[in-house]
Amino acid sequence: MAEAAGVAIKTVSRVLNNEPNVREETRQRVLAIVKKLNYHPSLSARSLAGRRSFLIGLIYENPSANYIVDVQHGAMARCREDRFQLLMHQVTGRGEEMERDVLGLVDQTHLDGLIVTAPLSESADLMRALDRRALPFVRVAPNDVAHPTPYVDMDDAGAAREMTEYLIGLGHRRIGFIIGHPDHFASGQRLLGYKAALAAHDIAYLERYVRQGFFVFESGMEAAKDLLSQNEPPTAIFASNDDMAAGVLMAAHELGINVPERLSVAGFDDTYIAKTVWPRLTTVHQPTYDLAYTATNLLLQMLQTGIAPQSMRLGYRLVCRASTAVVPK
Amino acid sequence: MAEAAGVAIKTVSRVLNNEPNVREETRQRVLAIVKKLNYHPSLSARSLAGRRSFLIGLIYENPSANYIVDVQHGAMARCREDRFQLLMHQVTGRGEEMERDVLGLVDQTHLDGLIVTAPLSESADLMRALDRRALPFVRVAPNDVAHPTPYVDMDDAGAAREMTEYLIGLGHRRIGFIIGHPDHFASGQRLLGYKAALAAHDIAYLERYVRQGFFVFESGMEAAKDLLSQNEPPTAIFASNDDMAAGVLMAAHELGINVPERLSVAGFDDTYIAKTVWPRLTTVHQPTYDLAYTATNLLLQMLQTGIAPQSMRLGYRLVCRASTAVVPK
DNA sequence: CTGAAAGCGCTTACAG
DNA sequence: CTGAAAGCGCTTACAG
Repeated sequence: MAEAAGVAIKTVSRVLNNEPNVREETRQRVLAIVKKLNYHPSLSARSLAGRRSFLIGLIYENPSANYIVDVQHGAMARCREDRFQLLMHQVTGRGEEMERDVLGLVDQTHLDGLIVTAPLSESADLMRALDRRALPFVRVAPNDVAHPTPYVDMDDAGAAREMTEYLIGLGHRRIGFIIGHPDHFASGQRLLGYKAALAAHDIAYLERYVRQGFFVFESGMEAAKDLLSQNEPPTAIFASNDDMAAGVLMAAHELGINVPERLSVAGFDDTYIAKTVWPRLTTVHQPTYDLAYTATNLLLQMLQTGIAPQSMRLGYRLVCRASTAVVPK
Repeated sequence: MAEAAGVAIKTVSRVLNNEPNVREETRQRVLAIVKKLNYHPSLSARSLAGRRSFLIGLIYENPSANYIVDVQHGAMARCREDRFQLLMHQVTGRGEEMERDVLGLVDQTHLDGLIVTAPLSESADLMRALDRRALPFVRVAPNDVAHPTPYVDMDDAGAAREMTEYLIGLGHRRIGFIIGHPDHFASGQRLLGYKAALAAHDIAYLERYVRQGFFVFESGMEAAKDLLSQNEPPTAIFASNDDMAAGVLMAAHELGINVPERLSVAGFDDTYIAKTVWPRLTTVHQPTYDLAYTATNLLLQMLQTGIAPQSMRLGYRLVCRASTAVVPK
């Protein structure tokens, strides 16, 4: 390759890495030969010599398929721009086993950086271990903001509060709430938003209208059946994600309760499922793709500059579809 | 590392690669130090010296999220067993642009092998280009079986025929069919199965009961509205995948047609969506995870032995849920 | 059964 | 602005 262009291998390296100090004419000549020969520098050789792998990892635990696919594509899109490759990694185990799994990945592949999704980002032990290895990482929301490393998130509490107020605005007073997985920081934030909205409208917070869910369909269905089986059941149910809200719809169908005529249902995330169930779900649009794209962007910036960029908060919006209506008389 | 164990670096290499000719005692000593020092050999150094990357690529075009996540996890699970890493890659463009995208990935990362999902596996040009690079690859079903490289698939035609016969068994005679994306070989196979079942039961194949879809929700919904708006509408609709079947349910809901009382609906794939819509979908269970796991297994075998293993066909099964019933009087 | 030498294809650090 | 030398951490091919 270098011989074909009549330059030293070092010059080719300079051109391909966009380094300065190459005459424009030389650059063009090299570029032409590169194209002609369809030359691609070897990733492994670059990695070994340059002590960087051009590999970014994205670790996740057990999220809903529609959510993780959005995350994946957002991160991939940003990686592609800088010719980085993205390594998706589903962690196994919990606690120490999870840590060993992640660190094994890091050590073996010599990742340049890591994107950590919730709730993995809430393991203080893992964060500490990553710090110890001096591995740059960015957390993708929603998660705990206490750690000093950069993150991208949205205002979960604010969004949940807005959704709850939207339901209150429709005249609902008995509003059920299904909490997300207890391991997720966001679950607590969304619950907080729900409570804040009630308080702001002088509606008492009643435990009997609140159930613990686990971010999965079945848990939403179970919780809804439980909520709806009591005297004075809620006239609206707000589930902490779309999968659980879809479960609420399923429960309503099975119980013969019409949505939204007799029961309003709201979700959170605005994943694919929200548009495919009937009636279509009113939900909070979480900019999942953008969150991942932005997180990757911050990570890449950090790798280039060596300094940690500012964390970012992205916007959300309510999406009102067919699963909510004014409270029945 | 080698010094700590008091052996040559080559011996460590032998132990870690499970090569023969190491005394058991030596092996144990090295293993102990490896564990103690938490030593992980550098992937890039191994790749450079050994001319292999321990990286497998999985390319896909634009499948439904639930499908690709199953594929991804199946392939990941098998990779993990042999300490290979999986690089997911969504191709951009079509035709020549798609080819350049894939070959760029291959050349840059020096993948050891590739898993090709449909409909990419149907591009003769791409297959030829991969062959020219002597890159081992396996195709994950469903796809065209003409090419000599190994693949894993299921009997799409047989499954579609069985499902159609199930509907016929329920008394349906006017059975609508929504074809899958025209780029997918499997789409034609499923149509063939539908036709075969009709023929076997002396039911005329009528074009007015057949519509072209594209494997996405909206296309199923549009097709169903069209099918149901005619005189003597079908009493059952069989969609070539679950996403489209969910679209059929949505259309039925919007038209006020009760499922399954007045209309039976069947899907194909048995992805997550089949269990979350109401009523739950009767569908063909496609062993997506196993298909991907098995494809990866064949690829890894091929890498080790250098010879192409036998292709495999995996089983399917009908899953009868709540969206189908006997024909209305 | 074990090891010393050469080399994989780049980048780093330096010289000119 | 350009290049020659050294070296990244392993594996290959060979010798003993």
